Formats: sequence, C-alpha cells, structure tokens
Amino acid sequence: MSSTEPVIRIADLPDRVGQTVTIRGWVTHLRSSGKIAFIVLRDGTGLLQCVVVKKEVDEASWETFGTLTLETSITVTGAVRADARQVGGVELGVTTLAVIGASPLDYPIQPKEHGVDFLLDHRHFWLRTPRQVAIMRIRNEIEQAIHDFFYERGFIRVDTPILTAAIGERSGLFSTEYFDEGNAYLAQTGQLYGEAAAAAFGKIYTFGPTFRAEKSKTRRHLTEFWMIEPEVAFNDTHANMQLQEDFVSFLVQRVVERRTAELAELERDISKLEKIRGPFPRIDYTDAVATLQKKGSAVQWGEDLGAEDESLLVEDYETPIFICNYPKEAKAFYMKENPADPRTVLCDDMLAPEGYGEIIGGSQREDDYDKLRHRIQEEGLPLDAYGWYLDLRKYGTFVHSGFGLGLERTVAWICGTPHIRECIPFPRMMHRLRP
RNA sequence: GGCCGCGUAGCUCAGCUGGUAGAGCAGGUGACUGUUAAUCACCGGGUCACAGGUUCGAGUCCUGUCGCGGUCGCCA
Repeated sequence: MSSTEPVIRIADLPDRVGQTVTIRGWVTHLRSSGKIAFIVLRDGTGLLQCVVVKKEVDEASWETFGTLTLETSITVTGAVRADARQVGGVELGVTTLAVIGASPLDYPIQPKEHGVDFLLDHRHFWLRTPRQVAIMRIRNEIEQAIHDFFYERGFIRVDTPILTAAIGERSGLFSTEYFDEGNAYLAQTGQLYGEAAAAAFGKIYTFGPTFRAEKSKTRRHLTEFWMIEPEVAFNDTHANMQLQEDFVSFLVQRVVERRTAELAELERDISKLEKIRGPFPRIDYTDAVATLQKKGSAVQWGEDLGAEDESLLVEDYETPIFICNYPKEAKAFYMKENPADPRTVLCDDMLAPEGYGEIIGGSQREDDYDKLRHRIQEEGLPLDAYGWYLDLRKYGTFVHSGFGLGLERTVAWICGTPHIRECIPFPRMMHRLRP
C-alpha cells in the first residue's frame, strides 16, 4: 500500500479513465475463474468491479486474493478502464492488492433474500447494502432540502429541548428521573417552544428527534422519529397550508432532480413523484365525512378519521390532500377555534398519496388568552405547567400557525418503501432498542 | 392493548388426512482467463421456540408460556 498514491472515490472514476488510482473499500462480492478473478468493491460512493488476472499482479497480491472474504476492507491499485458492461462504465485492472482488515467467514448478510427481523438484528450490516444506501442518501437529500427551503425564505432554525417537564400532547411519554425536579419527559414535540421563538424571530423551524411511548405496532410508527416543525408569526391557517404545499412540493422535486440514481435503485415510479406540485385539494372535514358516508364508511360527524377512511379519501387524487377543520374534540387543546363554526378548529392534516397516510399535522394556534386557558382546564391539564405558554398570549398575542412534518413518513413515501423502519438508520420501535 | 398470523440447518423456506428430517443459498475441497446473486463435481451441517397433553407413534393435533410480524386504535 503506497501512501504517496492519491486515494480516489469510486464515484469520481469515470473522469479518470486511463489513470492509475488507489481505492479503499470493502469487498461486496467475489467471483473467481481460476486465473482470472473479480472483486466488487464498495467505498460508500459506489460499486467498482476490480479485475485480478494472475499474470498481471505480483505473487503476493494473487495470494492475497485467495484469502479475501465478504466485507474484508482492502486497498487496491490499478488502471481505470472503460467497460460498457459495468455500472458507471468503468472497471479497475488491478496491479496490487492488500488487506486492511480481514472479515471472518460468518458475515451474516448474504447476497440473497433475508427476513426483516434478521435484517433488523443486523442493522449495522444491513445499512451497507445498496437499497439501504439509496434510502439513506435520499433521506440526506431531503434533510438538506429542508434546510435550504427555510434558509432561502428567512426562517431561523431553533433547537428546542429534548428533556422537558410534562407538556405537549396527551399521548405516551418516556420519563426519566431528573435530579430534584421530579420526572423529566422526552419531548413529543418542540411546537410550544417554537411558538415562543416565533415571537422572537418571526419565522422559525425546529428539526429534531421526538419520542412517543405509545404501543403502536404499524408500518407508520416509530417510538423515536424526526420531526420538522415550522412556526410563523401572523400566518393564518390558509397561509399555513400554502407553506405546507410549497414545502412538500419542493422536497419531492428536489429528490426527483438530484437523486435519480437512488430512485432507480429503489425502482420508484418517478412519474408519480413528478405530479407532486401544488395546489393540493383542501377538503373540509365536514365535506370529507359526507363523502365517506357516500362511499359506505360508518364514520359519524365528530369522530376522528380512521386509517381506512383516509385511504378512501386519498384514492381519488394523485397529489397529497388536506383535510381541514376537524371537530374540536378530535384535536389538541392549542388549536384555534374556527370563527365560522365553533364546533371545529382551524387545523389541517396532509395525507400523502399511494396510501402513505398522514405526513403533516398543522394548525393555527389559539391566540386568545381566556379561550386557551379554558381549553387547558377542559383537557384536565395542569395549568401551572403551561404558565409560560399562556404568557405568550398575555404579552403581545399574535395570530400564528405552524405544522409538524414527519421525516421518516416523508422519506418512506418518496422512496416508496413498504415500512417506515427502513427510513431511519437505527429504528426504535416497541420491540426494538438495539442495535 | 384487541384481532389475525408466524417460530424447522448459518440464511430463505418446504414438510399433505400424524409414521423416525428435506431443498436452495451460504460454508469446505477441487476444476475453470470475462464473471455480474458465475458454473460444475463432491463433502459437512438439526434440542423442529419452550413446557405439558392426546396417541403405539407428534415438526404435524390440543393447552399454556415466550419471542416476533401484520393490522386496528393513538399520532408525524
């Protein structure tokens, strides 16, 4: 292994045909036909077929080839040459070959089908496979696009606390001891803090992990997931939905433009993603219930919509849709009462197409001190814990709105994966805490 | 938590109305100078999740326990 040889990344090789380069990576596949042998090497940027011909390498390198196993990390040096049969159009004619780190023969992931439970037990290795690499690169693209979208529009990113006193929504909380302060809870949302920050900066967003201790066992739920929560001062519910529409369209088109290779690896139907541009239909909850009843659903006005109801509504559209203005009882205490129909609140759920369900929940926030205080009491929540939150309405209250986008659900939809657990590097679910 | 389903070789699975455990892949040895999950020959590999029951006999039927998956509810 020469330290003077420049180390090149596989993705850059098409520009280096004819040059001699050194690559470091992991053995992904091995084939041998006696005096000629093939190594498929992975370096995190792509795959490269390395051709080892006995007559063309030194004896030590040929013997080294014989010891190679799957996932051995190696250094190879050789000439880059064009070969139309290869992905990326190049292969490497090896001149020397050396092992960095050996890999025992019992490497568990084989180039074949495995069960999901087995793969999740070996998530640290599963992550190395082409499909998983593609998903994580798309996830990264979406994360970067989120930051770009908000930065270009003058939003400030605000990091909200993960350890909190009891505050937020009603669903299950993870708790831990916190010195002499009693229990601390892992945050289920950064929204309330986001509202405080909106009065400081005007337009903000949060980007962080959130935790739900519900015993949910579905393809759409994790106990730890990442959520993006914008909050905008002086935006009403209509401006809020416009922002959501622009935001989601931007994310999808960004992935379509920049991650075509990864979408191809996932065999995603890109034509379905290209249609994701505003406007998205805005359906009032009351109209949605009427439509559902016509379609044979048993749903009654006042009830929340079930997963089956959501699918029935989405099936008529190729873009995401909004369901707006749910009954007060079905939604959180902080949502603003609808002046046009006080039985309902100014809120919206965005449902993704193709059965991926709710990816956004948003609302205009209650900005009236007395109404909010009343709602907190109505829900049986401890008033004293919400003192600072009520203060936001006492000192210069302001119309404001925001929403929460579930990152993994968005990644799952854009990638077309059947289960959300593939869309986060190390998923946390009810029955899975490791690796 | 409710309902449905699964647990057999390292992995993926088959195993019928109960009759003494199978395949492919992976692994080992050998052959092969253009392979793309290479091919060919030969070889090793099992507490059928666990406990109890029915039976002459249980991987198979029954009960319980454990583990896991799907779905619903909750939500992003």
